[in-house]
Amino acid sequence: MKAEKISELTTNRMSVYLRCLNELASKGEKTVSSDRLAKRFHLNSAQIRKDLAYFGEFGVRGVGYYVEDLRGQLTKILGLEIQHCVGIVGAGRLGTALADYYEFSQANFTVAALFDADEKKIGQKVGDIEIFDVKNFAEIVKKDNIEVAVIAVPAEFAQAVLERITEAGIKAVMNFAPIPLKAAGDVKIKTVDLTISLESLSYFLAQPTVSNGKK
Amino acid sequence: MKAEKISELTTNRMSVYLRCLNELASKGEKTVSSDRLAKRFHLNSAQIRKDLAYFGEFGVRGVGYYVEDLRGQLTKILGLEIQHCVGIVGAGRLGTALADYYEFSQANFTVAALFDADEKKIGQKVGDIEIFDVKNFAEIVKKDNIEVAVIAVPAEFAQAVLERITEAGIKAVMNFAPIPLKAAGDVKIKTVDLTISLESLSYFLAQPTVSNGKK
DNA sequence: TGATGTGAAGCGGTTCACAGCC
DNA sequence: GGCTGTGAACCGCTTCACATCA
Repeated sequence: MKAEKISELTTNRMSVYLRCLNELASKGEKTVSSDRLAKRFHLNSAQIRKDLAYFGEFGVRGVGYYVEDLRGQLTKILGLEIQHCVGIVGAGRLGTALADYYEFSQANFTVAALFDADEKKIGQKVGDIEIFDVKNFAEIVKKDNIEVAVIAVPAEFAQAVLERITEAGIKAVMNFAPIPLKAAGDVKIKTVDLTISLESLSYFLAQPTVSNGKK
Repeated sequence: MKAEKISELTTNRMSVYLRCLNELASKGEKTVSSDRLAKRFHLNSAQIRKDLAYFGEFGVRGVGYYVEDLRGQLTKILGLEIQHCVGIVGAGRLGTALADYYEFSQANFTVAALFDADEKKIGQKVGDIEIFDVKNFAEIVKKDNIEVAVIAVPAEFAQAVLERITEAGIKAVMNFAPIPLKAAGDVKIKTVDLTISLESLSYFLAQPTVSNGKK
């Protein structure tokens, strides 16, 4: 256990480990070694140990890790024992799709509200979730205790939306607009850029040698 | 220009550069130096030059890069001068949202077909796009010349879907299911794992010191 | 002069290998 | 004996700094 800076790559993997443990737990496994975990889920055992060691000494030498125990630890580290409320800005196809996206609830996130600027959409519902005027964003954030905002608006509006979100005191943002956003230092933004992923696939297809992915 | 292995990080940035150039072109800029490009879009100028140099000598010393010229080069490198057909497997909320996702057309991708296993959905349409029985995947891939598959099914079906896709000869896959998939070496998979992104935000929120993002 | 293209240095993350403990 | 936790080696990407050229 060190008081070092923990890289985002590590925390991303923590999330993966938790998923693996959930699967093992559902199969009734009591303990697991970093080696078995690595073999089973195509990970590297040294990396698993190193990642976990950033947060504490969870293992038992000669035995491995207790599945339920480690599961609890990871859940706590990732802050997943607490329910988080989410507000989605942009009630287009993507925003509404995310509104009842299964994975949100999996990860203890609840979508509390949708926001849009389009008069026609305001007041409508997607499932149980109402669409509000984005002008009232700050107000509803306070009322519903929203901690996470999702930006699902076209690229040209994304920066303005981010500023509104920031003013409302939101510190965690998931951005689907394909542009880099400028944010205050204490605001965490995760951008999911589908355009980059697509163009990366396109590049791959354009390569003459689509032969050897190897090992 | 070197015959080296080009990393995915580089190709991802190529996609970003193209976007920047599109913006400059739309503003009527004729030339741009790596330095101005970097300043404007918060990039590193040395990295821009190095990335571009993997693919050729596109710049002019003392001048910079010709915007239109470089735009053309990047478009060609990324294979974006050719239209690509996409098939989306899973006609749930996410799949249908992606079906008319604006960014697809932006990047020269056309969604040719949706696929699902649910009898009730088969035969229906989302916009212009028909939903087919996933059993007929291979057939329709051939007919419509589909090159890219999107996996938008629940995690437990994703691996099976991938195998079906692979058998049909698809080499480029975008996966939204939150599990690591095992693929043949010559198949390129881009996984967009929203659960990891969410849990990473959750971790951030759980940190006691949400103070100093710095620099 | 001004900006590219690139070898070299720097840095962060991954993997190795083993001492230490159950 | 088996497996963790971790210093050290390794590796690849980023950044620097400058020779090179229009």
